[in-house]
Amino acid sequence: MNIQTLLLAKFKAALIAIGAPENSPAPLSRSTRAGFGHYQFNGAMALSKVLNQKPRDIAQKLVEAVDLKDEAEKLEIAGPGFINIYLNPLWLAQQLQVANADNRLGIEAEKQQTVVVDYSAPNLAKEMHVGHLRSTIIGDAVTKTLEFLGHKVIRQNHMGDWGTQFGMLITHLNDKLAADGVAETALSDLEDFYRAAKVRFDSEDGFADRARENVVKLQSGDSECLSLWKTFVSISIAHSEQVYDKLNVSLKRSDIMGESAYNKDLAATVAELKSSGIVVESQGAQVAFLQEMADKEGNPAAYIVQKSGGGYLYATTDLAAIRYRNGVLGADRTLIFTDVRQSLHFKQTELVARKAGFINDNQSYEHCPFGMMLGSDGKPFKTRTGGTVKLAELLDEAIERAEELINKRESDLTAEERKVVADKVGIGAVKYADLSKNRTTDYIFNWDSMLSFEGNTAPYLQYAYARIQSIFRKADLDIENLQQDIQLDAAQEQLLAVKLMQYIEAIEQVASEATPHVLCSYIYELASLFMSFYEACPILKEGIDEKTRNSRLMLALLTAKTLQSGLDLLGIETMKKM
RNA sequence: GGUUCCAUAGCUCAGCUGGAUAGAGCAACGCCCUUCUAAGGCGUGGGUCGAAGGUUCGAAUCCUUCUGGGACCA
Repeated sequence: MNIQTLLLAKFKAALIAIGAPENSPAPLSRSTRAGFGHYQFNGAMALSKVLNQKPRDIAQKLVEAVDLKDEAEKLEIAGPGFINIYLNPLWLAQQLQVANADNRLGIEAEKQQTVVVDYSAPNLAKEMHVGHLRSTIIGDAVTKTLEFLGHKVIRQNHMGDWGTQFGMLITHLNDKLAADGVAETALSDLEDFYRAAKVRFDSEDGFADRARENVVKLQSGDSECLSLWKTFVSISIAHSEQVYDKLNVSLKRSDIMGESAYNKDLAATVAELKSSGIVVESQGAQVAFLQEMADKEGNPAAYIVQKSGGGYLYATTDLAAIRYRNGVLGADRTLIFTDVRQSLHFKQTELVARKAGFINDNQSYEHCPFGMMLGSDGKPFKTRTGGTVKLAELLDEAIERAEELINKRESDLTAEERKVVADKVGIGAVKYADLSKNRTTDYIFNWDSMLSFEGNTAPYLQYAYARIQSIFRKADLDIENLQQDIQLDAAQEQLLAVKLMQYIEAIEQVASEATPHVLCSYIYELASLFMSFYEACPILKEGIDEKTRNSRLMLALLTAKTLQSGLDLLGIETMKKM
């Protein structure tokens, strides 16, 4: 049940009934202030000119025309013509019961779309570093949200598994193996391996030439080079999988569709662009000139799909990927999570792909950019010595820091239990700190604030969940099968109830805009409202009659389920005790 | 040079399809534990929404210009 959608439909009908034109704007939103009801309709003012009536008169007519006798307790006209909608607690209670009895929390599936989500995409030549964190966890949260809403989601991990650097890497690997090395051992630290290969490439006689030869051989399908490359890639993927596992991210090996997967399509892609005249030869290269993105003098932007030497570029691979995703996979939407610096590239890519008919008018191509992770000094996040921070090491540090904090607390948990809690709290903290910020801008990474149990953090939310579980343990009842009508008497109960019903509004926005921070805000507000409710409305204390107690337990149960569901969509684990 | 993004409380951030007195958290300062996990709650103070114009009944939100910062393309 989406209350906002329901109210909007009712108001649209009322607009027609009072003679407003079809498709009049119908701004209906959650109220901005407690005194303004739960929802407000603000369309009366704008209609004033169209209908040539006073806004308050229009509001009055709308209030009389709108059919909300079950849903609303009160409609009031305020200020210049705002209509404040106060929901009926009895109706709200019924909706909560429906949600509580449903294993999807009353969330209806959306009309199913096929959505391709391209995220994470590490470069296999090196280890994953902090730069991959945002794409990986934001993409995963959006992916899970889309799946929860009933969409067919196809994950595409567009790994960087191709390019000239692999010539250098497989040459170095070849020599290691020839010297009786074991591939797994040689590649136990990709960073070291890369550095060693680079040193040889730069300074060892003949190495660079061999590396270049091997690139050519690899590209022409030489079996020995291919075998070395496969070994390298496979071990590198295993490194990534360890990080995914630690991060609690849903990507699997079968989701990998690396750059190399499109090799065989590149020539055909360029040929098609040439034959349709979108791409022309210029100084030996194959170029699309984009008049749509011309500068002030009218010079079109140049978008190169094949270099003068015949080499291909990211652009070519991305276009081939579009052909595959939109043609073969049948994507209605494609979401691509990369950093904001690639915005221009994707804008141009979409333009070319649409001209070429690789994307049709019913298909969307959505670049979902994100900003950089910065240190406390506002500069790009680096190690003390200025190097890139390995993602695996960052996550280990998070767990260590969480463990330290947990060990400082009084607790009846065993040492092993505390380790498990530290793992979930540490990883959750890092993910939540990132997910809770607006995707598109840079954000400042800070250990202390993300690991705090106060404020809008993962630990606070995990604690809120654990606290509710503690109530259930103490209640010692079969909570899941408790049969009790919910009654919403106290103001805190009503506020919590309305918030619980708005879960769907939050996740629908996450799905449509690819912005998980909306869900974070929602969960935090929900947890805060629960805490207020819990302070004001005793559950298990003496003197609470059974009906009230059970009703409040039901509210707590739906809160716990909603918290868990929301955190699960964000890829953050909950625990019964902490 | 061209394009584009950003600027909101001391700090970190929401809010931006135009709506009522711009919201949270942290930090500061109070208050609440013999009472369901105080890892909590309640409250106080804190703002020329970078600047100036414009559109509008109404602008943090839309438009223009400017200032400062970042990024991308050349």
